[in-house]
Amino acid sequence: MPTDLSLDPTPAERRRLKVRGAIIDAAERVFALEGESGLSIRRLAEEIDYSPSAIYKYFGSKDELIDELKEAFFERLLARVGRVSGVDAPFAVRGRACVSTYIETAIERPYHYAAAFSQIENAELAPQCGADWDTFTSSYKGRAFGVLVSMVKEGQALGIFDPDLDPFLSATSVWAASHGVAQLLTHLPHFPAVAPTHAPVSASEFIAFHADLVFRGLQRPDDRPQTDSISLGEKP
Amino acid sequence: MPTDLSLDPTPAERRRLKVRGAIIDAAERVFALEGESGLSIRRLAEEIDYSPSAIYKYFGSKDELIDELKEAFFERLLARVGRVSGVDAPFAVRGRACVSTYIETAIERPYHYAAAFSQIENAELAPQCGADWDTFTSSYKGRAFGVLVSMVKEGQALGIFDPDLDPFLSATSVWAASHGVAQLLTHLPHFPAVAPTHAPVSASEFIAFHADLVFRGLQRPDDRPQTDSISLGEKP
DNA sequence: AGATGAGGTGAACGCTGTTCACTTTCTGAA
DNA sequence: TTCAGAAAGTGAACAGCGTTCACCTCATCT
Repeated sequence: MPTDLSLDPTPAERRRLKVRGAIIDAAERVFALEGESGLSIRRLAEEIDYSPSAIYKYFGSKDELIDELKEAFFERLLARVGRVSGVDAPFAVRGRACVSTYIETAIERPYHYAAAFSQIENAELAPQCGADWDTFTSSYKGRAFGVLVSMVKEGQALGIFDPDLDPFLSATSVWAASHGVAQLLTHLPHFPAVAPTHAPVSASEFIAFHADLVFRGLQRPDDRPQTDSISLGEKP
Repeated sequence: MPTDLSLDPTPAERRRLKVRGAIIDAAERVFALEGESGLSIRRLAEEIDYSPSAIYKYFGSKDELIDELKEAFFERLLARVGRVSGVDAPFAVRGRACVSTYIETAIERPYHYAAAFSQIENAELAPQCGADWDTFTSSYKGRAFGVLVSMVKEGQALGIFDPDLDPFLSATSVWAASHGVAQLLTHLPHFPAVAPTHAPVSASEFIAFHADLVFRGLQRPDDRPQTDSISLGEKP
């Protein structure tokens, strides 16, 4: 009786879920510390006291297993950003906080975040476009993107952001800018790098600076001087 | 007589360089099309009609070989951005062009670019900071960064960019924003993604949009309405 | 001419993901 | 309760990987 949809789990199903959970847990533990290169099926099998081939009764392949880790991570990331976006605070604070939260959650689990963007796909061999949008908006990445788009639209409605900006492209731009910082923070040993004569800058200081700069780019051309906390470090 | 520094290459040295070049060429060819996963020592050996172990007479390891591919790529990237940064054009044009060129060169060879940022390093086990800056500024990444910093400073000197912004952090922010777009363009199948009701946006259109937004963030709070070409797509 | 070392090779080691025939264990129905 | 059949688990094996090592050949230098 495969994949019973009734509400009461039989003992067999509960056993299966338990083993499956043990595999996921062990994978999560190893992956968080050592990434994809440290995670091998044989090592995983040893950690949970099963044979390597047993794992293939629960996951079709190693990639399938890692996909589940990635999805769980992005679910958490989406939840955090969504919570911050709905908090009771001025728009300027919420907007910056969304960007900061995204980046901070990403660098908290660098291997998870990096793995989600590790596959290179060329757009040449792409299927039709309409279905893509549906699958995109229902994916975790797409839902996080949706939060961004509506934040941009809100900023425009409030008269803070430039109404001439396309909200989709603006949201994409903000996403790219946030992604870039997260990526550089996790992949470069001493980021952000400043000259030895410069006062050292912590990661969170830079994240705040970056979020502020992104915010500035979206604002209307007239009412900009309200930004603060932007003059970190020396002045020339 | 290892590594003779005299100017005339002996026949033996020329032979060695030829084989070495053949290895690099084959590696470049395979890597550009299939990336690190498609590039195996055994396959490389077959392509150049040598045995796998022969390659280890020329390169200490596979990583060492790939490092050379990455360095050659970043040398080209740096050269291109440097050339654009020195062109005879208004600052506003040059600034945007630098960002665009960086991104376009990156997505031209997605595997090369991605490989340069594929290693995750945590800052905890980091050596002292002074020597790091020296090695950074002499690396290709560091030199490209230097170009960015001086462009920000030039923009400030011209009164276009906000003089209160820290040039180091601003350059880092611009770098991160550019990196993010390059990464998303190469790693997501249909990027930039817009709603089906939206007019489709090409990669180069979005790159221009993004460069413009980054530029806006750096400008002085007062003289901003000079930006143009920013109203792509629908207006709400 | 003979020593020396660089260039080149095949076999092997230890690792990887994955498959497959096999056994054991559990479960649902007669 | 019995018994068929599915599910769970296993060890061996396959093909591939990066890398090493003893060994051989041949060009170069003294």
